[in-house]
Amino acid sequence: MATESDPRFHRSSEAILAAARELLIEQGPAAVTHAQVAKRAGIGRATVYRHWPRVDQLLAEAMATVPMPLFDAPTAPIRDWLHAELTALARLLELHDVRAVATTLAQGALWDPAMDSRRGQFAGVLSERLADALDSAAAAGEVELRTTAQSAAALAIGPIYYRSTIEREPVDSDFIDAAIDSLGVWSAPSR
Amino acid sequence: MATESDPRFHRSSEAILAAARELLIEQGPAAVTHAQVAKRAGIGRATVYRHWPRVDQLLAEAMATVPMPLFDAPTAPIRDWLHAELTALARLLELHDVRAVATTLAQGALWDPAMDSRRGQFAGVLSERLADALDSAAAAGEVELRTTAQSAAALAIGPIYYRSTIEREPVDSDFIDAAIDSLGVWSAPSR
DNA sequence: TCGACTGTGAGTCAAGTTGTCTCATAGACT
DNA sequence: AGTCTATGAGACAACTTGACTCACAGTCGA
Repeated sequence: MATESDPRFHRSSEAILAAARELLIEQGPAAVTHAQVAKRAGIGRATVYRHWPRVDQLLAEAMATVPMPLFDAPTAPIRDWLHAELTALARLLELHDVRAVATTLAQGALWDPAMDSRRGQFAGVLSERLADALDSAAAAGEVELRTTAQSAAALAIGPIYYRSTIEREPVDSDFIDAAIDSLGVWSAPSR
Repeated sequence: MATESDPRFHRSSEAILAAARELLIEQGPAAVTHAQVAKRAGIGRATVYRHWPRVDQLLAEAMATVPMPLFDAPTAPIRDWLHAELTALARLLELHDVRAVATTLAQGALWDPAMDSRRGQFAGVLSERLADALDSAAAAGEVELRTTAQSAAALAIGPIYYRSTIEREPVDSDFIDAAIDSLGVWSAPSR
């Protein structure tokens, strides 16, 4: 009866998503086709069509399965926490698969509404968490922000993202410090 | 005799590049195929194969034809010039086609060496010009940079790029000021 | 103006891909 | 044990891809 609750259905979905993710990471989004996903997942081609009739929707959903543990649960002092989280972000962006997801999202969002929705979700979570942390830091008197917390979030993440995806240069500690200093005036000593 | 100097050859090349650029901008890189380019350019399919046997090379070359007038010829005071140039960059990134080129470059570079080479070229020009301008500003005592000029370039461009491609939020003047302030201590008053 | 050269468009072709449909099977609930 | 239903295998037409051929016309030297 219940189509969605059938274990077989669930198993197939998982296998398809896993295969799509692997193909995306290893060979890029162009490699994510119904045929290749089916082959990699070891299931019938028709089954992939049954689950996701369109590849772009599958691709968008496959990317959504990548976990996003960043900027969660801030701790005081915010400056130290921020440095640690931005370092973690930089390390993540050094990984090929994370870069693949981020850039595919940014690009696909321009033409595919499903992809754009994922992008918005992704960016929203990052901005919101970071902005909340900065707001609480400002409330506690730890920092005097030069702009809104939303803008500050982009000032912190932007340089690291640009370094990783466009310049492809390593992100070191000084670079992260400079990004943090750009947000406003911190009350504690800079180091 | 001379194949390359034949006006017919040149005309076809231009038509192909123009069609490829249009398709990329309007429908994304997936739409840039030999068949569609030929149709849009109003030429034979075989001709496209003769000029560019592989689509990815055509795509990479098509993107290289987009002009890059940014950060050229800095003028004193550098801060004002920088504000104007970053504003121009932000306006450019609001255009769909520029975003298309930038994100396609960032993404394609992960799997396609030809694309990666274009990315490096693109990023290199931006960084170099900006770094030179900042160095001369530092030499003139207009600014005391917090990091290397290369890093400062990423600190200036990164937030704007991130805002436009990932967050998709408007870039206002305050945002640009904050980005400029992040580079170091400016001797002239902030506004 | 003529003639040789060569890039081009149209067309053909085999090989592969795409999306859809059918059917027997086996796994899942009652 | 019996009923349902997601699945794999396969067949299928429509389309795409890359390679090739050939008549033609734009280009350039004489």
